[in-house]
Amino acid sequence: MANDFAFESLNHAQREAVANLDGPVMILAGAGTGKTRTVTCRIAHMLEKKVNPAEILAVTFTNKAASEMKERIGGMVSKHAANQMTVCTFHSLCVRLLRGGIDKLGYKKNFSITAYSDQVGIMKNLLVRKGGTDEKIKAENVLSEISKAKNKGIDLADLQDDYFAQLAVAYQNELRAQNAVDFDDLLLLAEQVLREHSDVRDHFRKLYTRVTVDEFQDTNSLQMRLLQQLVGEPYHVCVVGDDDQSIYGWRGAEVANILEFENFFPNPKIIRLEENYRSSEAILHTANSLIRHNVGRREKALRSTKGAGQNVRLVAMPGDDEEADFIADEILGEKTAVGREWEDFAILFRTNGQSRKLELALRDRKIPYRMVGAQSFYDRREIRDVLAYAALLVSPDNDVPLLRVLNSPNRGIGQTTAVLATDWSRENQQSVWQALCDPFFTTTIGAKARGAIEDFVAVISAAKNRIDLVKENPADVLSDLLKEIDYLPWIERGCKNDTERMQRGESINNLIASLRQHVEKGKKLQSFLDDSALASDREDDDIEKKKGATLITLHASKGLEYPIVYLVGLEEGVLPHSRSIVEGTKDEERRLLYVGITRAQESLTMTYCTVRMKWGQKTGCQSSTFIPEMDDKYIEHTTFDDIQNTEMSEDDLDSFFASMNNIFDTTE
DNA sequence: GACTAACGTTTTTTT
DNA sequence: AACGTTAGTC
Repeated sequence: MANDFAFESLNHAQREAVANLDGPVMILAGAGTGKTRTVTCRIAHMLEKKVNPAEILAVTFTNKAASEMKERIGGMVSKHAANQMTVCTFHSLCVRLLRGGIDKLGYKKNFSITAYSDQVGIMKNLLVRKGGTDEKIKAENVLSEISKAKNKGIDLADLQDDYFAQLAVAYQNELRAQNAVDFDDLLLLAEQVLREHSDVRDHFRKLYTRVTVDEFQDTNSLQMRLLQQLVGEPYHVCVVGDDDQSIYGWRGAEVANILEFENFFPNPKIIRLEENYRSSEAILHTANSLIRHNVGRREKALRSTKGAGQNVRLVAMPGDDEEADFIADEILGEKTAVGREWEDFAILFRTNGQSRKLELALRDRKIPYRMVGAQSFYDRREIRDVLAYAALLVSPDNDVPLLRVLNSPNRGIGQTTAVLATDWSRENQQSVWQALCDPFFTTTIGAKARGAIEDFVAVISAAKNRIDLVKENPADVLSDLLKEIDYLPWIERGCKNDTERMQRGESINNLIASLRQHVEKGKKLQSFLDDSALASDREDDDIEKKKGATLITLHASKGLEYPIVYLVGLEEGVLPHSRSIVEGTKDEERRLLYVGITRAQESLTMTYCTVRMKWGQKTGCQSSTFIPEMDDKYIEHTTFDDIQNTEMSEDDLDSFFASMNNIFDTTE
C-alpha cells in the first residue's frame, strides 16, 4: 500500500529510522538528507503497525511546519487517520493542556495569552512607574532576561540584577492579576501541571504514546523538561534535528538537548542521515570543512549523491555597491543565458540592513524579487488593535487590551486620563474597565473626558451584549464596532501612501474574514484569540506565492534550498557578527554560515568587501576568519576586477557581434 | 492632547 | 540612512 513506494525509495539509514519505532530514537538529520520524508514515513509506518492515530503526537517549532507535516502525512496515509493525530507546536499543545487544567494552579480557565507587543507594553509601563534608576533600560531587554529565567527554571525574584528582579516580579504579578500568561508561561505552567499532578500526567501519557519532536536542535531546556513529563516509559519518543544547524541559541535553544540526549532518555537509538540529496560535492565539501572547526558536536560527514559540480566561488569586492551590482548583473545574465527562473536565485545575508543595496540593484535591473521575513509584518498595528477590541468583547476587565485601544482611535481619553483610571483601579482593587464604569471615578475627572469615557463604555457594552445576549456572530459585531468608532478612517489617516492604506484595510478585512470562518466552524471567539496570539505575524504572508529572486537572512533561510546561492558579506564583524565575538558565540555564527552554504544546490558564490557603508558611514572591513577555515579544494578565489575584466571582454565580443548584426540588418 | 523637532539607535526572530 | 522614541511647544 501507501508505505511500499515510500519504503522502497529510502536509503539504508532512513529505513533504519523508519523501522525503529520503539524506545527513544534520535535522528541526526544533516542538511538536505531527506529529514521530512523520513519522519513522515516513520509515522506512516506506525499507522501501518496499527498504532491508534489518536495516540500519535508530533511537535514542531512553528505552525507552518505543523500544517505542512500534517499535509504530507495526510497525502501518504489516509486523510482521516492524519486528522486524528495531533500535530502542533509546543505552545499550542500547552494551551490545550492548560485550558483543561490551569485551574489546578489557581488561574481561571479562561486565561488569555499575552502577545509580545503587549508584553512590551506592560514592561514599558512598569519602567515608567518604577523608574527608580534613570538608566535607560529597554523593556525588551528585561523581557528577554525574564524569558531566559523562565526557561532555565530560575525564580524571577532571584534574578542577578536587583532592579531586574523587581521588574520581573512586578511583571508577573501584573499578568497574574489579569489572569494572563505569556508564551513562556504556557510551557512553564504546563510542565508544572504535569509534574505536580500525576492524574493529568498519566492522562496525557496514556493519550499520547508516540511522540515525535522536529527541529530538536531549537528546543530549550524548558521544552526538554516538558517533553520528559510528557513521555513516560517505555519512552517511545523520537527527536529529529541537526546540532550543526542550531542557530537560535540567542533565543534560548540548548544544543545540549541534542548533544546530551542520552542523559534525558535512556539508551537511545541514534541514527545518522548523512546522504545528501541537495548539493554538489563541491558545496558539501566546503560546508563540511568549515563546520569541522566547531568543538562539541555530533561528528557527521555529509556525502553528496550528486557529482563534484562546479567550484564554489569566493569573490573579493571593493565595496558593498560593487557587491550588489555584481550579483544583480550576474543574475540578469544567468537568467537569460542559461534559461533560469528568477526563483532559482537566492541572496543570503547576515543582517537585514544588508538588504537595501541589494534590493536597489535588483530594482534597477527590473529583476523581480521577494524579501522574506522583512520588517513590515512583524507587528501590524491595526491587527493588534482589532484583536484588542475582540479581546475586550470577551472580557473587558482585561486591562492590557483595554489600555491599548482606550484612545485608538483618538476619542479624547489621553494619557492623563488613562493614568488616573489605572491608579483608581489599583487603589480599589478593580479592573480599569470597572473604574471607567464607576460613577465615583468618572465624576472625579473633567467633563470632556467623562463624556468620552461614557461613550466608550456604551459602545463596548452594546457590542458585548450583541454577542453574549443576542448571540449574534462576533465577526459581524466586531466589524460593526469598527465602523461605529470610525477605526478605518483613523488608521488610514496615519498612512503615508495609498499602498499602505490598501494593505491595512485589507489586513483588517482578512482578520474579520478569518474570524468569521473560525466562528462558522463552531469555535469561540476566545479560541480565535488563542490562535491569533500563537500564530506568527507573517503566517498569512504569501511569501511562497510571490515570484522572483529571494532576498533572505541566513536565519530565515534554514530549511530552504535554491539552485543558485549568493552569500554576501563574509567579513569580520558581519559574519561572524561583532556582537557574537564579544559574547563568545562564534560557534553559532559558524553554524549560520554552514546553514547558508548548505542551502545551495548547484552554484554557490560567497563575497566579501573591503569597504562597506555602515550607518551612513564608510567603514573598512577585514575578511571573515571563517574564510581560511574552509578547505580550498573546490574553492576558486577571485576578485571583482578579475571577473569584471573577463566579462568586459565578453561584453566587447557581444557588442562586436551586435554591431556586425546591425550591419547585416541594415544592408539586408 | 496633538504636533513637531531633535535625539539616539541599529543581529538574528518564533511562540 | 532611516527608523522609532522622547521631549518640548502650542
